[in-house]
Amino acid sequence: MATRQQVADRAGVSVAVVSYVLNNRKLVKEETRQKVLEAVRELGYRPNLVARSLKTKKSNQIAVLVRFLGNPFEAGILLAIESTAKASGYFVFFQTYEEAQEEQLKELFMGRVDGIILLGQFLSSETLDYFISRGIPIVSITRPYTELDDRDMDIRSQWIDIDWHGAMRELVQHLRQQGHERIAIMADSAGIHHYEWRFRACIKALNSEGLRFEPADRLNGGGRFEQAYAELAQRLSLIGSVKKLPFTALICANDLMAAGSLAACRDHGIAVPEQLTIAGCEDILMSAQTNPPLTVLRYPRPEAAEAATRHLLELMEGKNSCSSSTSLKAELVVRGSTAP
Amino acid sequence: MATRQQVADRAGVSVAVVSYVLNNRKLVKEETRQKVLEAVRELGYRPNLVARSLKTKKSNQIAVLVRFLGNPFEAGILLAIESTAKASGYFVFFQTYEEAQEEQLKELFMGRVDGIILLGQFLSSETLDYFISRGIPIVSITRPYTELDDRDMDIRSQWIDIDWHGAMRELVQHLRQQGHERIAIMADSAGIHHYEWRFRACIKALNSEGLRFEPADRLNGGGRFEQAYAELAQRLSLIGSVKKLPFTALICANDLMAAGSLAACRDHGIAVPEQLTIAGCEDILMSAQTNPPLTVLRYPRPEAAEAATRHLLELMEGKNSCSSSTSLKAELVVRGSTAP
DNA sequence: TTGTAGGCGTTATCAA
DNA sequence: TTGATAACGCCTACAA
Repeated sequence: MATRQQVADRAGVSVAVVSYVLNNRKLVKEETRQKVLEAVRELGYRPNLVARSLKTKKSNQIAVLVRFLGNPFEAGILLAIESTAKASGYFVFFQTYEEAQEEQLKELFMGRVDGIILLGQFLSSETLDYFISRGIPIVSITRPYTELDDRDMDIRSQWIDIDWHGAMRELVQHLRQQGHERIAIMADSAGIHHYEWRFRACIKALNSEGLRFEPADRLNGGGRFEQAYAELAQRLSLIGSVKKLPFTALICANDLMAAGSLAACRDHGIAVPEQLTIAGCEDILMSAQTNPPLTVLRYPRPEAAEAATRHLLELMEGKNSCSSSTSLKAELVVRGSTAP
Repeated sequence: MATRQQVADRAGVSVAVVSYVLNNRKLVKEETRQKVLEAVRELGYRPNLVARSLKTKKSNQIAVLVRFLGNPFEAGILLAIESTAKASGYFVFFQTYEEAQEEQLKELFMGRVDGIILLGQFLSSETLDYFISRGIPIVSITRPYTELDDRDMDIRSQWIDIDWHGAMRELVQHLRQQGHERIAIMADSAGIHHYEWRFRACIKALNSEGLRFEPADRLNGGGRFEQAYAELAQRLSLIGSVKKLPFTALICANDLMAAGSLAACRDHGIAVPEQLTIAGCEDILMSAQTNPPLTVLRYPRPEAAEAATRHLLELMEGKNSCSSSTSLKAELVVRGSTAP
């Protein structure tokens, strides 16, 4: 593997000159420049990025932390992150991450990462501080949820998310128009999760629209298709042959759970939307293809991903963009699962 | 950011000793060891991985090249790759990649990557040589397709894929049992793509089963939902009110295309499976949720991903595993789109 | 316009 | 058991 020294020798110049040429400094005589370029070509030389990183203290890599890549929602976002980052010469480095591995994270990222994007993830404020104080900014897609020090966290973490309250209001209004008065919500009740914001926004929206939320109407779908299926199936088998749920509509904090609920209804002979109306919150590709297709709030994924990445890049370049966190607007997409 | 030198100073030893402690060599006196560990803790020291890489010439990073991450098929595989790699202390570094960027690739991977996994991708044999000769092994998930020097490529590239002929035969047998005699195939005819293997295997299977394939029955769905929709929609609008396609069954080289075809049928009033029977080739989550649900060949994704990653790790560790390429078995999953 | 040399944080060899 | 010290490949003052 050719090194800079070899290129220099071959071109009959010093390593510095090779560097100058490769970094496009104009102070090199054209003739010398050509000699160097030729030597580079002949040797098939390429700079060693690791050595460069060591010197410049820039890795040109950004890490993306995802919990579960199997969710198409996240895959789509990843794509947009990557293309935005690549356009600025950065590499994306993704990692599925489970909570409580923050120490490991610090170890693994040491010197290797210039910035971090959280994708539906949560880091302790201590860890956030750790990275930020080392000049490694962090931006989150979806607002991280924490029960305790909301305000404290929000100072540190910069996030991009939907204006869930506005979006949920629109959805609830739509459901009311269809005559629904009692609406259930399915989220992920296991631990801290950003779906909690969607859940809360939904309750707030119900209240804004003059509806009450019954705590018993909170379902736990664990964010997954299978769990959602199991949860609703269980409720359905409880009510037995009566086929009458206490609620007539169900809002799911993500589309996979909505699809799982749909499947449970199908298998238990519950007609959607006639007997139960179901809506999701992301609009993944699958959601338009279920039977019936799902009404959803469409999460503007490319926009969110691009905004987050740009924001991160700015922070990495030391620009103190004043805007800390951003809310985007979701679009209500009405399909057969709520409107016959 | 603490360095090894600082730790050494604080502990009153030399950097070498710090290294010994950190790398768990037992030749250090226990007392000294404790001093060092304390200094490490106090300073919050963590080794700089970039510096380590420079010295050891190992990055502990593997790159995964994907074309389109939006396909759930690939997302699932990525997940399995990542967890297998992580278990061996490797980082996964994924990159969406379009052909004809091989030079850029070499640049970007220089010194930074120990191994490469191709996910439905294709690299020229020149590029393969480039990496392999530099000790960077390459393994492909899905067998790369090339029109010309099959044999030549196969020597260099190691791949994991389905035994498509066997799988297609099973599928065709199933379709015959349903009474189908004329079967169309949808693949991606734009350029070189691994779907071509599925396509060819399918034709071979048709022949094995005594059926003929009409060249006119090759559809081009471009590998995507939308394109598949458009392609079939066009055929359907051509036949107009007759509602009679020359073929009665359609095998799609991937599930997204099958789902797109399904959607086209729905929007054009074609009943599936009565008027047209449709099958896919991967079994992504969505495929069980369409209406009707799709019959598919299930690609054993976790197995394939794990096998590929393990193979790569072995190659990286210099083990010349004799097995070059592997074929896995796909399972036929019969659902409503072929069996009423 | 080009060359020299120090340093980035590790690892590892060789003495002490 | 420990300590110097030379790489690893690149960048960049500073000197020539």
